[in-house]
Amino acid sequence: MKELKSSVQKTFALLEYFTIQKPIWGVTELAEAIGSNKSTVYRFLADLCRLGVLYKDPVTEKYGLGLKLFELGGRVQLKSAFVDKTHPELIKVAVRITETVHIAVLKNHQVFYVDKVESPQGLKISSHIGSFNPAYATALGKTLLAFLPEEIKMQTIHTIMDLKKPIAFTQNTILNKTTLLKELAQIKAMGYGIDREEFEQGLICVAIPVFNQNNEVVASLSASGPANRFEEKKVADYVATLKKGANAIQHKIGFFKPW
Amino acid sequence: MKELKSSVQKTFALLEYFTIQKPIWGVTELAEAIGSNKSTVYRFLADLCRLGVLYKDPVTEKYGLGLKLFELGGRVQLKSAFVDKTHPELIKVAVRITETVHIAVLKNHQVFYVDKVESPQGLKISSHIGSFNPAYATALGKTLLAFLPEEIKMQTIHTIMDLKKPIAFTQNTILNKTTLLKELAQIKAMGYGIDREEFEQGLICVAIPVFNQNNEVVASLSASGPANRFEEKKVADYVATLKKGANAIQHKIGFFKPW
DNA sequence: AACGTTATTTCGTATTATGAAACAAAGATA
DNA sequence: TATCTTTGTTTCATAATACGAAATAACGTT
Repeated sequence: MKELKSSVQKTFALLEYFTIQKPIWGVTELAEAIGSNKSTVYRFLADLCRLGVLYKDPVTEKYGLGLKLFELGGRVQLKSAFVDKTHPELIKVAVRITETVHIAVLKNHQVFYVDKVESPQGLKISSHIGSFNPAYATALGKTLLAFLPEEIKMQTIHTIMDLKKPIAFTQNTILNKTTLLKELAQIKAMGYGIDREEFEQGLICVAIPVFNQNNEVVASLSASGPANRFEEKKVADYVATLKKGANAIQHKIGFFKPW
Repeated sequence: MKELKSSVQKTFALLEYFTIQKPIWGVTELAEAIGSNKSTVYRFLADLCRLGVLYKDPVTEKYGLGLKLFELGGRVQLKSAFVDKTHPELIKVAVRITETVHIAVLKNHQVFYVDKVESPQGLKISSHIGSFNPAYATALGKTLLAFLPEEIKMQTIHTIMDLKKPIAFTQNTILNKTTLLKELAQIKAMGYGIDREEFEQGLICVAIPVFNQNNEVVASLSASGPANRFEEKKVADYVATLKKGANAIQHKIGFFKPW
C-alpha cells in the first residue's frame, strides 16, 4: 500500500470493504478494489484468517468477516451492558405500537443507531444499525440534544449548526440555529420530539429520551411510520408506550453511560 | 513488543485484553499486562481510537472497545444473515418452554454459542455468547455431529476423540469413541439429543438440529435447565416446541450456511 | 493440451514499529 | 504550597516488519 499509514489503519481499512451489501471478496478482486499489490493483500487476509477475524471459504477461496469480530462486537459495552438489556423492552414497545422502534445514542454530534425492532405491520425503515445520521434532522437526534445538560447542548449545537454546515434532506429540514433551539425547547417542554419528514420524505418519527439511574440522558427511543398513518391521537398513545419502555430500560441499565 | 509478530496479530492480541470482566484499561496498566513498552501500547491505543475501534474516556483517560467493533460485529453474516433472523424465534421458544434457549453452530470441531434467550423463570446458565464448548460433551454439539453428512461426521469425530484427546467434565462425560458413535446414532434416530449432566453437574440440556433450505444442518437449538426439573414428559414437550422453532428458523434463513 | 485467471510464495528493498529517555500533567502527600 | 509519585505523551536512533515485482502453483475454461 503506497500510503503513509500504520498497519493498524490498513487492517481496518481492509475490513471496511466487507459490507452487508458485499460481504465476500477474493484476493485479486479485493487488491484491485483497495489499489494494493495482491501479495500484500494476500498476507493481510491470511493473517486475519489465522486470527478468526476473517474466514476463508475453502471451496470458493473467498473471504468473509469471521467469528472473532462477532465475538468482539459482543464484548463492546454498548452491546453487553446496553443492547442485550434493552432489546426485550424494544420488542414489547414494537408489539404495542406496531411500527418500527429504534434506539440510538449521540456520538460525534450525530445519532448512532444501536438497535431496532421492526413490526410485521410496520413500514420497512431504511435505517441501519451501526450507522450514523444527523442529529439536527431526526427525532432521535433532536430529542437527545434537547435533554443534554445546557452547556454541552450549546457546544454541540454550535458544532453542528455553525461549524459543520448542516444540509437539507427534505423541505422540512431545520437549518436555522435559532429555529432549532426553539424546537429543542419545545421538545424539552413536551417531553418528546417529532421529525415531520425532516430527514426522509413521507416518514414521521416520534422519540422520547432515555435516562440512566443518574438521570443522565443516554439514548433516545423512537417509533417511525409513514406520514399518512400518524394522527394526533396516535402520537399521544405512542408517546405513552415509549415512555413505559424508557422507564423499563432505565431500571435495567443502572448507571450505564455510553461515554 | 519483543515478539516476531505482525502488527495485525499484535492489534488483535491487544484487543483480547478488553473483556466483559475487565472492559476498561489505562495505558500503563495495559502495557504491563501485555509486557510491552508503554509508548508502543500508547501508539496502538491512539491509532485504534482514531479508527473508532477503541474509545478513550476523556475524564478517566481509560480505554474501552468502541463503536467500530460493534458495527463490524453487526456486519458478520452470522449476525446479519442469521442471528437477526433467528432471535425472534428463540424468544417465542423461550416463552413457551420457560427455560434458557440457545442456538449454536459447529466451528473448529466445537460448538460456538451464537445466541441465547433466558427465561425469567429459567435457571441462570453460565454459557457465554461468542465462546466455544466441546462438541462431544454438549447436547448442542452432539446433535450437530449426529446430523452431519457421514464422511464429515467421521472425520470430525476422529479429530475430536482421537487427535484432541477429550477430557471429562463430569462423571457422565462420554470419552469413548464407540460409545459416542452409538449415542449419535441414537440422536439421529430420535431426532434430538440430550446432555445428561455430561458437561455441567446438575444441568440437563435438550437439543434439536436446525437445517437450512438445502437440508444442510447449520445449527442446533436447545433448552437447558436443572436436572431436577427435567421429567420425561417435559422432554417430549420441549422437543415439540424446539422443532416448531427450528422449522420457523429454516423458513427465515433460506440457504444460509455458516461456511 | 493450451490458455487464462486467481491464489500463493520468494526475496531484495522500503517503510513502519520499537523502546529508552525525556517531558507533561495530574493526583497524593507532607 | 511544595514536593513527590505515577501515568500519559512525545522524540528519535535503531530494529523489525511490510512491500511489491516476479515467479510458481492451482484450477477452470476453451
